[in-house]
Amino acid sequence: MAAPSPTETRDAQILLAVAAIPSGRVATYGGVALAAGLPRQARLVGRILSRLPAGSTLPWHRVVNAQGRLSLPAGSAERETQIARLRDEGVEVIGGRIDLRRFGIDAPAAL
DNA sequence: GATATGACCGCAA
DNA sequence: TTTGCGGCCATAT
Repeated sequence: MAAPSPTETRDAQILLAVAAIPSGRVATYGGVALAAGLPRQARLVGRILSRLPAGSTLPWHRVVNAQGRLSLPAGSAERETQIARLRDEGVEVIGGRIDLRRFGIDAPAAL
């Protein structure tokens, strides 16, 4: 087998980490990168999601920035889709913001 | 090869 | 709360 390129290994790890986010929870870019074994590589996560092909079953909508805010620009269909899907999973999105204390992947189940 | 940009992060003021 | 700075990697020009 041909040796996998470092880049392909990284994006694959990130894709797996994003797919591992449970429904009703959200993860930060840095958190996903860390879960993928790539600390400080938050930008890699953003790069993968931005280049994510349509038709992907990846729950990219569960990935938000460290401030609990949606990174997509306001007025974008993707942004509305992300909010709608998160709310459908039980995540409260207020003003484009999410309480990571409650819905963060590392947040307690009850509060 | 170098520069600029990007769905980012953390800290400091 | 916002802004600025440095750090990290890949892509486009």
